[in-house]
Amino acid sequence: MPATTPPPRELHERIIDWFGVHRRSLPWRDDPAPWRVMVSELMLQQTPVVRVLPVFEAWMERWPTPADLAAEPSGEAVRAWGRLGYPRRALRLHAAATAIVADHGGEVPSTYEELLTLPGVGDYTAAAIASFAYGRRAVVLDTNVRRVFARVVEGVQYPAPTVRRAERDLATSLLPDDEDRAAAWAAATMELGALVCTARSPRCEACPVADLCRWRAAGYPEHDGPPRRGQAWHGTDRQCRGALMAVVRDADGPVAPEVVAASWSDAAQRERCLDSLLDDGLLDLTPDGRLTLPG
DNA sequence: CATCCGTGGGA
DNA sequence: TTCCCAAGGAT
Repeated sequence: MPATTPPPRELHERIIDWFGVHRRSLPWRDDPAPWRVMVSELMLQQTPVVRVLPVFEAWMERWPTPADLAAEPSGEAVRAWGRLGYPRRALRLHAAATAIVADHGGEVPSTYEELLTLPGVGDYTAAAIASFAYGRRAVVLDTNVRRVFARVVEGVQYPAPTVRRAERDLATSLLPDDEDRAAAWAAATMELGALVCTARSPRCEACPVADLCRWRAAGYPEHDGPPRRGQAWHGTDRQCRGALMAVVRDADGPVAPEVVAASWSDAAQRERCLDSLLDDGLLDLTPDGRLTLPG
């Protein structure tokens, strides 16, 4: 029953050892070639592993290198993205591949700073690629790691809505000095959050640091403060855009406006979303006014 | 810094 | 059924 922050060495040891035994076999983990890691990370942004698996395999089969992807129209990436959601990620991955070919000799860059310049690659993804693909020492702070730290170290049920300075400093202070160990730590803490220290009904009986966990020691206090706001869905532009995209994505060729219109009844919202999709580059207009994925 | 951006499955 | 949320990023 620790009264204060658990000793980092003990955390490192136990969580990394646990990872050695319980780590999942994942295609981007078993063969962590940089491009594979990068593709997986973009796909995994806000999308569960099980849904990513089949799309990832097909993607890598078709586009084994950034150059392979960059050589095709962005619309092909959007179609191959399927129903993973947030299709702008497909556009960003295509743009990133193009940038990798143009500016990095076709090789996924290895440093956090270079990775951060790529479209679709933010703080988390840059750190993840540097760490998982290149074994670099990087602060990998995703939703899983944040939850683990919130509970074990801070003693609260959930992390704050956004990463603040103090939280980043904590994560930095916890990162092992040794490069290899830092990379193992990043993967291990993520996996612990994904498999054991889950958002709902955590499996504390299977946790290697349960006896060091401040949240557990405190008796699992419920989250207090403002309620955690979920995202609305029904009737939103997001739902509308998704419906419109599905029609074009699942069609063989260009789709007539009337066909697209049938998928969303609210005309004003439909037009607004159509405009935004064209503006985003997720859709294109043919000369005769039909809708296609971008060429 | 808050909001927007898809989708589907489990509790 | 409804609600929650899953390896975030861009603006």
